[in-house]
Amino acid sequence: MKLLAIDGNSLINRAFYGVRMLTSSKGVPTNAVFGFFNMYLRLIEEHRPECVCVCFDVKAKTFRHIEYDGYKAQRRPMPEELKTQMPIIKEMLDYMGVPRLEAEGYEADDLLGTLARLCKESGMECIIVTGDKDSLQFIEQDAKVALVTTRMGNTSTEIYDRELFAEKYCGLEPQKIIDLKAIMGDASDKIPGVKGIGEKGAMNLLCAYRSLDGIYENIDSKSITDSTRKKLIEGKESAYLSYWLATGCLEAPVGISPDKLTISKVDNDNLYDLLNKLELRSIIKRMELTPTEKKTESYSFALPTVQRVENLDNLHISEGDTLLVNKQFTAGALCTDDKCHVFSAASAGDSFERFLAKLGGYKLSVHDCKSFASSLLKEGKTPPEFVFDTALAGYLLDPTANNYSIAALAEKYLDIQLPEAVFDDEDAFDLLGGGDEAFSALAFHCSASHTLKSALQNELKKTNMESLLYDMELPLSKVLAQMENDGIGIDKARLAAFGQELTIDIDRLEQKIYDLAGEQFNIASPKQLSEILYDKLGLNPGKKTKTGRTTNADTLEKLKFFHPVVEKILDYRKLTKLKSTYVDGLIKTIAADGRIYGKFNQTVTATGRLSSTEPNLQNIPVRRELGAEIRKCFVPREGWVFADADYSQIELRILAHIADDREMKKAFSGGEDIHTVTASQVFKTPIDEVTSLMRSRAKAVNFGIVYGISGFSLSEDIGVSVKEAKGYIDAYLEHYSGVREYMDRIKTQAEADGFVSTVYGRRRYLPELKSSNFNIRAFGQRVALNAPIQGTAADVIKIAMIKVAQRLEAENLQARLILQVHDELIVECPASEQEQVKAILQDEMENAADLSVKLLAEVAVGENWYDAKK
DNA sequence: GTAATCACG
DNA sequence: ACGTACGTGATTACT
Repeated sequence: MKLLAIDGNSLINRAFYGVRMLTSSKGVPTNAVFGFFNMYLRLIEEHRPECVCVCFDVKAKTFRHIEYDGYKAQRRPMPEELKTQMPIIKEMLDYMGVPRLEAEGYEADDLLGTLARLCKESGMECIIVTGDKDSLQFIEQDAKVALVTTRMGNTSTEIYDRELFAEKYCGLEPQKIIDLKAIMGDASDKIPGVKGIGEKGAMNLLCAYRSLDGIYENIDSKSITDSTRKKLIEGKESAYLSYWLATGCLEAPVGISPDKLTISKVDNDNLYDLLNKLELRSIIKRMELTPTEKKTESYSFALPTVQRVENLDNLHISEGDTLLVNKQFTAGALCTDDKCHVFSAASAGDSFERFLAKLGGYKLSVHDCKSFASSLLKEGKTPPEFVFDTALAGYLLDPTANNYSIAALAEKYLDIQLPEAVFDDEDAFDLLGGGDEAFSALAFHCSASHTLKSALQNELKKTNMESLLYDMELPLSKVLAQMENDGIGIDKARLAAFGQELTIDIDRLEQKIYDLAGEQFNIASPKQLSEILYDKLGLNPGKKTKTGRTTNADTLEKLKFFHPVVEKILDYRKLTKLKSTYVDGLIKTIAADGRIYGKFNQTVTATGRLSSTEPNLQNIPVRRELGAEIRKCFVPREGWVFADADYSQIELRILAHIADDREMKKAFSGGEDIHTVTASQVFKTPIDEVTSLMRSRAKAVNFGIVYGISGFSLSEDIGVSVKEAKGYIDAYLEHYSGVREYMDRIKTQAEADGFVSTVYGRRRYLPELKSSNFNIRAFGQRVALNAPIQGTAADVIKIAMIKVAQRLEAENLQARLILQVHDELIVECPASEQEQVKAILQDEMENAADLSVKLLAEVAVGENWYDAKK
């Protein structure tokens, strides 16, 4: 018989600090739960014990509570996020049938010692699992101790028996761990020890004199230094007190014999519900739990009668119905409040096209209207009008969630579980076959989307975000679908030729680097590169990454004067980046017709911006000379041109508006260069004496302010001392006092509300502000500052996009909006339309928002993307 | 799958 | 004393 006795408090602590912060979507912290149970399950698999027991501390009301001189008995209070997880873990253990023990006035350690003794007496094997070295003393009771250590987020265990203990502790007996603690103390356990002597010193003494008594008996020995002797004499009382404190109890009232600590049956339903609520799906999977019955019922609750549409002529559609179509366009579901019609082209012996045609003219609700509209446009069909979109609504309600699938939203807002969306899977979707799992999934999901519409509408109303959905995101979807469908032209031959040039330069650089380094290695491997630079060539990076020494561009830039290879490496990096990401990468995405059809994602960013994928068209190089070559490869159709319009300083203008800063607004209304004005103020210099260095530093301050700057980061960025950087910030805030007030105000408000908003009411929730972790809290504050600014800019350009698209259509132009890069819009149009298009872009962008600061758009036209950005 | 790096606003 | 600027996505190396 084997007992696994686990120190609950110790392991949970390790899990909490070792696992990055996790919360459920409702904000319940779960990292300790996650970490603890992963550890627990691994231990069980590894040791396969017949008996298990998890022990917990229970604070005494008075027992063992003592005060003594010279030592403040303070243990850091348990962080709130950990406190809330303790009862959850205990509840889970109960559902898992795992015995747990606690006794008032006893620590887990005492219970472990007692269990070890009982095991010894009844001839059972005992393995103690803990992160606390204190428990090593119980090896004396023939227990083995699995000591858990966390290093770099990875936990490992080492099993101590008498042999290993002797090896690690110079042949001492296990109980001498108490003597060790008595001298070195233990801050986390309120054990004072001898002041001034740590682990190293204590070990030296014990190795020489074998015990606490032994040390004091030999206190006059020559091999003890005077200073150590002094510390020992002064700390004698404290040492013996500590000895008593560190002595684990072997007589705690456990009230059960160890062989009775067997695991009972898992309560699947309760455990599933709890884990499901916490969104710890990996544990559900690992424990092979099955969804509870109740859940199956709860989604049938949302499911109205399903009717198969055998004859399309009998399908009656009304406004506000919810539509859901599979990816392959072979089946669709249409839900009203009480019915769900399901149509399958194959089984109805009809065409899916006729089904879609019937939808035309009706205002429908869908989930992810952009992808639906995009697919239709691709087939040359006109999408119906959509009046609601559950994905967009879900995004507005919580832009930091990472999943807006119908299933995820239904879970969050309706508290119902849906099976996986199998209807988009080609194999699973076989409506003609007997089992129509995909068929019913389609109906369930459509019905859930329909129910979600009411729930989300309600939430949007409560949060004042209805207009954002109806007047911004929904109309924008249509524009984005059109942009995705039009794509952008690219000069493949020119791009490929540029790639060839790059290859030549890269090969040359590679050889040069090998020559200079004296050996061949993989330059793209940060690991190998740091060995070459920092070990072989003796350079010093100064900074580290989590796993090694950094080789990033900033660091190499500083090192390039010390060795000629560094500059070559920087060049090599620039060229390989261009080649792999922008030449080879882009070429891979060119469609048969020579155009690139990227995606614009509307539900990704936390601030309301768009994102671009497959390929990312929002990070095409422009800043460097060589990078510009890439932009020159983006070209309009024959006889057409690009019209490119760029907002000038939109974020700073928005900051001036939101902060209502008199000075900043004045600078903008005077049409002055904001960075020069700022430089003039920060450096107390007349405008016409501002140097380019001053301007570039002021520019960094302006950017930094928008991001929630710190003196340290600014100093890193512009290469001045932290003190100097702080001086700049102070001077800045002194002059732009409205900005200072805004920074204070927004933080207070964010803390009170739990969220911040853009000018248009788009929200971002900030649970980070409640964190007990300083860094996370500080991050929350920077976000509180930045999100309204970045988010408002995102809102403004979204409005501009809708208006531009409308104008182009209303004025019967062939021109099409084809790209958006956060503060920039690119339109492709026949050369003959360019003047009209320029006027429209400028007009609609500058008048998209009515702020207290004028918005400025700079428009230019060109034969390729590079030339169109003057 | 994660980390490091670097491209953009 | 803390640890150090906001928002993205693609590629490569490596576990």
